[in-house]
Amino acid sequence: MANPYHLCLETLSNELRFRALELLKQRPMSVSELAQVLGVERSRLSHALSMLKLCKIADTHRRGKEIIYRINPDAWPSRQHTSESLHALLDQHINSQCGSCAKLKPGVA
Amino acid sequence: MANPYHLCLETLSNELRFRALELLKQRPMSVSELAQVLGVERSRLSHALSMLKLCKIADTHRRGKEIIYRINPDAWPSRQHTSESLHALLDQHINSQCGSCAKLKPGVA
DNA sequence: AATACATGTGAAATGGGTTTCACATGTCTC
DNA sequence: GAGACATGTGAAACCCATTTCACATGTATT
Repeated sequence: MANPYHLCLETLSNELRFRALELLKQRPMSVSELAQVLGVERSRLSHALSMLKLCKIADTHRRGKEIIYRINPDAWPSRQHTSESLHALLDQHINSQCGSCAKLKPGVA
Repeated sequence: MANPYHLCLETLSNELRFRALELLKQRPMSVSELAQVLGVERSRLSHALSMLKLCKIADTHRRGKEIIYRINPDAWPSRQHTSESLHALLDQHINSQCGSCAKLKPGVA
């Protein structure tokens, strides 16, 4: 971990973690619910979520037996900061620059 | 490559590519110059730069025997878009959220 | 308190990205 | 055009993140 950006960027560069983040942008969800929607094993998801939490991108609280994950409301990818969010930034770059990039398959996400 | 963000994020999540980008933010540089400043092998750097180019984050042009890399002026991390750049966004998040994160060693970058 | 349910954790196994190495390509000078 | 210089490329070797698996932890129910 050689620079402070590395952890955040590495966290977001993973497909599963990114997809989980996309879901959490819509609403808070339990691990079981996330696992079901994403179609992945609980343990695998657990590891993924722990990195989102480590980066302070996600938050948790307990509700009975379940643990609810949500986007940290103070984190930049949240809906409250849409105009300057990471997603908006990436969208802008990709739409303007990467339309014909062979490695990017549009429509999948 | 399962979503359009993946390539950009993965590119930036790599230490060497990120450091090269940091240098290019200051001014355009040849591969040799970058290799010297970064203290890495040419071939290794070449692979790193090719990804920055693939993502349209960097640009190249030839000057005699050398090839000059620069930040694509239309890409979001450029100085022209500082106020909404990726770096600004990461800075904001890290400074406000990750001050005490053990995995982040501040001061290294 | 025993059982079932929900999630976390550690380490081994796996998989994929990074680095290295040898060589290819392109440019300039003599 | 031959040699030197600057960079790109492909594949093998290497390295590290991800996945898997077995088990630990914590909560609710009866």
